[in-house]
Amino acid sequence: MNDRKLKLADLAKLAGVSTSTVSRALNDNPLIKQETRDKLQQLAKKHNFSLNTAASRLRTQKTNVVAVIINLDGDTEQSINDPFLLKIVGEINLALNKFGLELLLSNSFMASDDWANYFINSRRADGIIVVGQGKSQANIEAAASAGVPLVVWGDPKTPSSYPIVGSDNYLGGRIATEHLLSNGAKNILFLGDPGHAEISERHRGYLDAINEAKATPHVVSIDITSSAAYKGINQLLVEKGLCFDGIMACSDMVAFGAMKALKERYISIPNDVALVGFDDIAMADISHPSLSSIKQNTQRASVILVEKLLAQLAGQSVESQVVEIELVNRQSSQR
Amino acid sequence: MNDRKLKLADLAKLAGVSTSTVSRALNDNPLIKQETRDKLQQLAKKHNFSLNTAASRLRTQKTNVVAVIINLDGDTEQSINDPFLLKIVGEINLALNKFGLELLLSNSFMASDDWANYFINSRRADGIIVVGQGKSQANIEAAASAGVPLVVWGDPKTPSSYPIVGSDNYLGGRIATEHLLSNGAKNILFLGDPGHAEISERHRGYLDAINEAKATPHVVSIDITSSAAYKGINQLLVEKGLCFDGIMACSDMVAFGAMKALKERYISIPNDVALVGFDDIAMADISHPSLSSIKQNTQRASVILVEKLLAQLAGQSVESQVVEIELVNRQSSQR
DNA sequence: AAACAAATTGCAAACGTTTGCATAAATCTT
DNA sequence: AAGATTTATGCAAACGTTTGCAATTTGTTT
Repeated sequence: MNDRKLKLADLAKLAGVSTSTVSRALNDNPLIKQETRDKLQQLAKKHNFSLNTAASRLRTQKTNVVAVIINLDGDTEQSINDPFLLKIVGEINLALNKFGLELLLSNSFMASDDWANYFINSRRADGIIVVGQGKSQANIEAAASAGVPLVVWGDPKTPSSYPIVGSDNYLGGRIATEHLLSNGAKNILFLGDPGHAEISERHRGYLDAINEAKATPHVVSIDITSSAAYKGINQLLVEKGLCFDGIMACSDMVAFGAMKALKERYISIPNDVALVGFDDIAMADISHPSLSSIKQNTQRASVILVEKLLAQLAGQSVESQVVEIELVNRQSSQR
Repeated sequence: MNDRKLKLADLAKLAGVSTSTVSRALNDNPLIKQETRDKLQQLAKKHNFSLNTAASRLRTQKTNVVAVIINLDGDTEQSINDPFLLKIVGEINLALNKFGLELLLSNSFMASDDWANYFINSRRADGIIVVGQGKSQANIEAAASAGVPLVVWGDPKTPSSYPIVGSDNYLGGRIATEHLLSNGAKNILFLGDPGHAEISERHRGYLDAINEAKATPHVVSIDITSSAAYKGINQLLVEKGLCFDGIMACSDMVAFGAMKALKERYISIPNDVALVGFDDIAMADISHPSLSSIKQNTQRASVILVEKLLAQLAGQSVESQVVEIELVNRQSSQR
């Protein structure tokens, strides 16, 4: 900060024009002669000029900022460190930047629960992207009905007054289960928490696949963390022995928890128990055995999220959308 | 958004006082009588009032926003999805919120390389937290010497004109190596990229421990990703066979890459090769065998980062600081 | 060359806060 | 009870942009 910050008026004086002209020139407004525009833009660059966004936002009533809220349930151990959630945030960041928007990061216990007020009325952001539906959609519902431009990463099939973008969880659950079945598994566990919006869809897919195969469903309901999965499988093995030969886990982290419990008891994966996860996090490819998983196209989803948010800001009404999923076939389910 | 946004003047009219009074009351300014303050604050709450931050920022020249920049090298594959980097961001977010600050997330290829201008002169943020030194400190140096309030997560021992907070990487490397030695390993590989600031310190620690034990150092220099580690170890095994019995990996993700290569060849961990990672990410506890690792105290570091940034904003000069590390002893190194 | 249209630029008023200073009301002094 | 303090409020000017409108310059038409 060599000297005091340059403002539009200073540039104007330097160039011998009015501030309006400089403002328009820097915004590439065709009202200004091309020649003057070029000259002023160069001058700005030369002096390292940059607009005061506070002033600009005040005047235009636009921020070009999007708030991203990581929406965790109060009663889960699933933490803000969950690799998948953070991966999504990373992707959304990229997508936003592509559209010239900035990302204000928040977790769900920020200031108040009143998102409309905290983010929008206060002109902190133009819109909100919520990552994760959680178990309760009350906060989201409230914000949406207050007219806040809002999109959600979650399960698109959930009926809602706001657009939800997410994977076809039902299909994911179904494909994963069918894959296990076709690899010869007969007794397949569902490992996860069917109370959770997205996971309940995966569970439905699982059930349908199981029923069609005339097999018996068996749900181990746990909090969606690796340690809960580890404990859950361990306990099951202690109490009932190896009463299953396949696991469809509701996330990769959960799958790894299960994998650990199995390995510790020298139960072979995939020979004794075939395993499929969900999310396809980086670790899935590196674990041994590598973990078959349902890959969510987070990159594409992020772009769609941003596009839908922009559409809302432009006054259009938008709908929920499913992004395709894909089974990544690795060792843990192969036999 | 039922009706038009309430502003300070509207509240004032409702209460029959001036805007100055409302402004002061909401900021808990003792100039205003306690009674009036209470009354106005209640009124504000009742009407869901919230300040226009744009106006406020323009007037006060403060934003209460901190930009967090994930500073990746251009030439590494280490991605924005690296669990450890994102973990740190999560922790920083928590720490910032604790101090009433907000977090503007950016990656290093934002708008321009001129951070001083882009973030500070434009009044987007009051200060910057840089996560990761990367190989080149040019950007950071430039911003710091422009007088930008700035703190860096990195290696605190790097000489610098700006404060760096980070783990005692030298000690970490040393402790990890000594631990491997004391578990009977004789030929210990260092797996990582010694060109990288933080990792070079870990490497120094490794070297000193090796030399003191009169053992022979052996560095496998790779990009700091799991897949590079996997390939690196694989290649080494192909070319020279099992010429080592311990690995000190520069990160957990790298350790997992190595682990996979070893497991695929039925090399036992820890019996044939003992392994220690760095970062103690969630997965370290869940892998099988579980991964011994040097745990960085990211939570404490985050708080310190924020405190130091605030101190700078208050005009104080601050210094780099080391946060303690800890060896988490798990199966991968135990024999 | 006058009258008109089109292309450029400038003027000045917002946007909604905060805050130094002046004022008004309440309390204290003597 | 009138001045001197202290306490509580209001006035009005900033903060740095953007933008409708007016004004000027330039080019075109008759």
